[in-house]
Amino acid sequence: MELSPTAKVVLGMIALGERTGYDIKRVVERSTAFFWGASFGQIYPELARLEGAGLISGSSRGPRGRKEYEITAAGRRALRTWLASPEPQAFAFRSEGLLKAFFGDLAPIEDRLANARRLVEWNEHVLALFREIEAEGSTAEALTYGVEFIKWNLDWWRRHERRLKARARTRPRPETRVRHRR
Amino acid sequence: MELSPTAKVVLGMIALGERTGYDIKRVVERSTAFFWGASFGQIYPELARLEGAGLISGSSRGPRGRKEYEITAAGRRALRTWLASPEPQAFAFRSEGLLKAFFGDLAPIEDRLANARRLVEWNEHVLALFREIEAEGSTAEALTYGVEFIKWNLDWWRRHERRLKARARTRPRPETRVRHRR
DNA sequence: GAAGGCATGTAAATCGTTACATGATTTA
DNA sequence: TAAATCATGTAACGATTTACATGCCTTC
Repeated sequence: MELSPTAKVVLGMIALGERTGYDIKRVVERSTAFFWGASFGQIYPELARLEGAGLISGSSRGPRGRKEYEITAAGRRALRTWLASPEPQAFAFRSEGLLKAFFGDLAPIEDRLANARRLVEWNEHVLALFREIEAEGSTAEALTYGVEFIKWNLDWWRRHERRLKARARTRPRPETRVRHRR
Repeated sequence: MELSPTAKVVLGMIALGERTGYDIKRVVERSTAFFWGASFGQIYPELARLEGAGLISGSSRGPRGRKEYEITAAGRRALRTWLASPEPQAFAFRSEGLLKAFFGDLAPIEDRLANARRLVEWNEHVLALFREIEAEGSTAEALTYGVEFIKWNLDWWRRHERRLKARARTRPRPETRVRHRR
């Protein structure tokens, strides 16, 4: 019973006691979203699939048409199997800011500095959001990971900004035209 | 002229002097892959699109059927526009290991420890790969980012492993059964 | 002349976001 | 009673991976 990426969060959240798609979305947004997101467009079809596969069971509709589910014994088994699985654990990292920095020599220094500045600000906002979630009492290790990562990332971009400024002072207007290889 | 995600690397690599899809793939694998990948299935159609849009121009076929491109003036403009763009810079982070750690209480401690161990080993391998690329003489800042990130990540997972071991000593067999909320 | 690396390309399948449509219930 | 929030769902599009098909060129 191979779980799809979205099934992993959805089934896990149901196992933790969440009952509806809407609940799952709300909790995901405040917990796993940073490293494992899920949109409504994925959650609702996934709940239907999981029910069809017998991993969760949906009781009748509650108030406001809420469709409440709970995990089944088979669902619990599938979840444990995944949690114990030795298969390589998916990892993906994508950063447009880094890509721009990589092609840095193709752009004037002012543009590079502006980008670095924006990255620093974005990291500050995310850190503030994480602090807020922390303040609500969450002690999840995953949150600690998020906070530590953002602190490190913020620091890297600040140092990057400083390096660019130093370079701007030495060579105020670097060449932006790339020479062709012959 | 909105550039697709793949167009950003492809056009950038052509601007840096790479000539064919095959070359781009090889260079990407040793430079941006960690934060911005591209597969053949994306690169070749993207080259065709970029040529159709006039951002690159393909000369005739070289040896072994090589199809060589170079950037046009319009392509250079499009690239600079993107590099200077203030739009939010895409960022994505996905870690199945963290998701498993988040649902940790649903699994026996041995499974959690095994996962942490695997993560530590994976990070050690990636770090070794980065060191190898560094040894080849690359000084790209993006590589420094990769090395520093992996060092930090490796350290986090080692600390996580230690925390799990400490917990295993105190409570050798924690409950794995989740209580339902009523 | 066989093997292996160079090189381009397509097709299928999956994954994920976004926008939209719809309606119930609570609150100002 | 209007607005906000709760709640489910679908459709369209775009991004991405993987597997496959094909042929050239060099080296052993």
